[in-house]
Amino acid sequence: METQHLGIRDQCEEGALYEREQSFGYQLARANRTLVNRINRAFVQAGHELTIEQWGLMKDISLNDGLPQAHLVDCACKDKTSVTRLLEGLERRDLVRRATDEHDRRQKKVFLTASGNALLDELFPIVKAAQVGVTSGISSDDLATVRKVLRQVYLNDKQDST
Amino acid sequence: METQHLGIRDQCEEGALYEREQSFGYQLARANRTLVNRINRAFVQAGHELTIEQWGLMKDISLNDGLPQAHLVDCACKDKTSVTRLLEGLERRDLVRRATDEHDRRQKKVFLTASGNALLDELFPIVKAAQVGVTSGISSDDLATVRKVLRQVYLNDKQDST
DNA sequence: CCTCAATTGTTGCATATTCAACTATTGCAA
DNA sequence: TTGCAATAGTTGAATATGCAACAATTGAGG
Repeated sequence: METQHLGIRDQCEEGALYEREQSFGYQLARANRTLVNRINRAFVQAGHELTIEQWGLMKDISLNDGLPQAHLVDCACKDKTSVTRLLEGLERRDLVRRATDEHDRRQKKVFLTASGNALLDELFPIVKAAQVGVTSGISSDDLATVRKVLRQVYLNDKQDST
Repeated sequence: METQHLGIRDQCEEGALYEREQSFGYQLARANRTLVNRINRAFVQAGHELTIEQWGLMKDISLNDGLPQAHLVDCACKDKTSVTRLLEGLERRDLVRRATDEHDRRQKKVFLTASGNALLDELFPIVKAAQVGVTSGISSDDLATVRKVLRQVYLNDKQDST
């Protein structure tokens, strides 16, 4: 009787899950969630309320200080709406500052504040540690292959939509 | 003057983006979003309002018809809250049916309806085509490596949280 | 029996994401 | 110059996701 439910679970893990394990999209989504959740929990653990998405956007900004928002959209590869709202949250906490471009008043230039810069640096080791943690035991060659392939996935799609 | 802005964009794409391109997490998130968006747009294009997340959950159900929700949580690797809400949406559209287990009234067994099954099959080619599309030009060996590595990412994290 | 811890699923709250539609601004072309 | 298409960014609506807290149910000891 109790083996009935165990049976179902076994079927799930050894049988049914097997097919899903072969799916590229399934693996991609699961690994991404795994890393995102791990980092976000580590941020909370460290006493910070930032998310990895916010941290990533701050990283993009730091690499292009004063960039108009539209260029940030390109860097982050997100919808402009997502960028707008991430920036709202960052600005509300004084991690980011925006200023209308006087030469083109449609544009807003985006800067990191001093505390934004400090927080970016402070949290970097956490981000790094999470990535190292989830990739432990994986060879550099394999990791390089993954980066190459995932980049190609993006490029393939970009080309198709042209 | 106008080269000023071009300069910034170039710096973004050739300089600043370069560092992000090296990041495992950045590639993972971008490739995942790429595929998710591509499939969801293809669903709309085909005149269906399903999302890939809903389709994926239906796939899990089809491989384990009658499974209690908790086992579905294991298969889908999502928070139980996410599963609850995806199921609400699917049930509202009569793609999925739930029934309280009479032997354990805490559990709800989940089934695909006939129309759920039909839709699952109908959309499969779209899902497949999207995955094939974004992986064009990538060798089977490399794809196998990616699946292996992404699976290991999940397993590494799972082990750490034990 | 009765209590209490564990399990299953839901609800409230917050963030992230996208699309469609909108406003404001710019620049070109008639 | 005027008018209109293109561009930059925001807002409203919808879905997806996770955490904390909760209700209902079960099962094991006392």
